[in-house]
Amino acid sequence: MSVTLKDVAALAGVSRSAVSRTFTEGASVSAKTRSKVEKAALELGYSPNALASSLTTGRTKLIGLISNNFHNPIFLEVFDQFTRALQERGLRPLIVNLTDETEPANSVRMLRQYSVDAAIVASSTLPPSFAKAFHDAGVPVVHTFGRSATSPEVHVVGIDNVECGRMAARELLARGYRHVGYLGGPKDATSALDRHRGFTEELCDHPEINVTHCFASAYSFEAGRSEMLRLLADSPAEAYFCGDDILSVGALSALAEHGLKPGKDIGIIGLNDMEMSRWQSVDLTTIHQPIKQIITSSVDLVEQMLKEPQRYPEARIFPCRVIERGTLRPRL
Amino acid sequence: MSVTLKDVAALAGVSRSAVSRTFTEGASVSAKTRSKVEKAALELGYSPNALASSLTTGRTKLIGLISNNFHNPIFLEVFDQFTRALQERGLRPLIVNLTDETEPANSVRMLRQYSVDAAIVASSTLPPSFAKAFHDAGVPVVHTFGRSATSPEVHVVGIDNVECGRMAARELLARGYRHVGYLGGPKDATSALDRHRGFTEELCDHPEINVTHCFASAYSFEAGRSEMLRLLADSPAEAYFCGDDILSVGALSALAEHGLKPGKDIGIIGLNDMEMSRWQSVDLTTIHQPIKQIITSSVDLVEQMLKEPQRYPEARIFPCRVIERGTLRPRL
DNA sequence: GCGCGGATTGCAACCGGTTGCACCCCCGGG
DNA sequence: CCCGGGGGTGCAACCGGTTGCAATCCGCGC
Repeated sequence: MSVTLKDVAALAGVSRSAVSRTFTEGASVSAKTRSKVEKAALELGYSPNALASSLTTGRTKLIGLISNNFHNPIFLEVFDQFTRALQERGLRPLIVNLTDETEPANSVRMLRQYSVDAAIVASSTLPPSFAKAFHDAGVPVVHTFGRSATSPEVHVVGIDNVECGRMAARELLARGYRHVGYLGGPKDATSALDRHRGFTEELCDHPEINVTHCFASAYSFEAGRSEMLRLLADSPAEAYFCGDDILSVGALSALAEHGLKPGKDIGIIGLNDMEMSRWQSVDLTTIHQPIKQIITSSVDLVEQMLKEPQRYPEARIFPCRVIERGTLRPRL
Repeated sequence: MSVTLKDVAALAGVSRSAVSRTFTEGASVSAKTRSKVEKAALELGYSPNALASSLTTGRTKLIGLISNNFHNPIFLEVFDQFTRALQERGLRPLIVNLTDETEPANSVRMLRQYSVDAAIVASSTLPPSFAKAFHDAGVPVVHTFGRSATSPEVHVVGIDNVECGRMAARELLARGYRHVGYLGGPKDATSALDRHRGFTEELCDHPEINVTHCFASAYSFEAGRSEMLRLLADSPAEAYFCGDDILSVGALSALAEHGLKPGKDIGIIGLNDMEMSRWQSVDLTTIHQPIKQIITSSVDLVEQMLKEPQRYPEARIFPCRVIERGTLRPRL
């Protein structure tokens, strides 16, 4: 069926080693041999079997990409960036869709069976222990969008969610809101908890401010919308920090259904700055998370780990900033 | 480093073959041997190397998933469905992000290097020749969302785009629009061309109707928006068939910016029925494409091809239907 | 013309499994 | 008690490459 090393060797009249060497970077082959081999390879349409070579080299260039955010539009951007960044470096993403799972055991086993060189956990909801399971199984791992503070054993690339919560709180204060609310993601999502913590901590110093909070059932449009509908039914706050842009968009829909104008009747500030937030019909004031930098950095880190698997774990935290659009009233 | 067959064999006191057999379905092993092996395997945390075994079995369970639609929100749904459907069947998606490429050569080579068992081309814009390149290279392939009529050599699963164009035209006629337009995807996308063809063919029989058409630069929000802005600047039609929901959403934004009410001032009908189209703030009348069925069917087909690689090619076409929402005026 | 050393090359073992085949063991029937 | 046969087992070859090592080649200086 497929053409192998041996076929090329036979046609070129050299040993199998010679063929192997012409296809491996930096091996010692004379120009003459190389050209004979290349000619034969071209003629037969040969290209080396990456899996077979992985057996001896121990490197597959396969990178496990594990996520559970398949319902948040931001993931489309994340996904595009990851696949491109990996491809550019000659690495191949092997996807794991975690949607209904939170136990790492299956993914770990599966990715080990495929001998991935490393794994990337791309999720803001999974706990540090999830990524650690890969580490413990000997799979180099980066947790992108992970919780930073408490993960000394695993590389984390992302943002400081607590600080983002603070930032949102300061922003609402600066605009003179007196009754503010947090509309977060699911209660078991680390990002939802951390953002909540920052938000409430910052407001502790302001006893005059009335603070409420609630958690949506998921990072999704419907969850944001239905949660906001619930809030609107019973004396809502003046402004909300939504833990994610997709929740914000859901909340905005709820406002519209009640005939309320965002920014005027009720303030909304999101987090992520996904593409859709820029759309004129959405025009969401939000905290920008530098997705592209985070992903590039994550893939860089993965690449480094390939050379140095035992690399000392680090947290790479990127600053966020508020993007002013139309869903908060002006600063005082 | 990692534990191998040999280690387990040694601990269990049996031959390597025995271990291999206890891990392969339907091999002949006595209960006693099996239990000894399982105990040893558990103790060592052994799990077989899928890549090594692929060398002799010729099966990797790796499926190449190739796409270029990373900027259309519908792809999030597509992607979720594909990865889940594959996982459920024990297959592993190896992603190729084609974004800036239209030549199959690189993807084919790469996927062959990784010995994928099959490839899925998930794109409504790539020509049949793209998928055929995989077929010609001996890689079983399914073109999902591909052009149906002209691809006798490759499996295609999707919809009849020409018929969808017709359907859109009939829908606009039924609502009494006299001046209608087609706002399609990129001119080189097969789906844009086919939908255009159906749309104009259907209207040929109605010389009293004024028909215009244009093609956006991409299937994206911005492309739809800017194209509609251009149209609005110069005597627009009464209603448009947008070749994709994301174009529709962009077009809707343009309408809003001009203070025009969709369904009242200008009609819009899309295609796809993506989740966002259901949002109250979008409320897009559109042609529903049965994404889930298409994907399930595609993966079924892939699975069949694993058993029967030379299977005679077929086109699986799923019917679409109009979903009435708020962006067209009522039927007469 | 000869010797030397670095560059090339082929051999053979190995990576982690799978599998055809021969052999062994055990049981039941004659 | 002997024989036949089927299931279970291990040996060894093989899947498609890689790589350490020893042998060979070649050009150059003396």
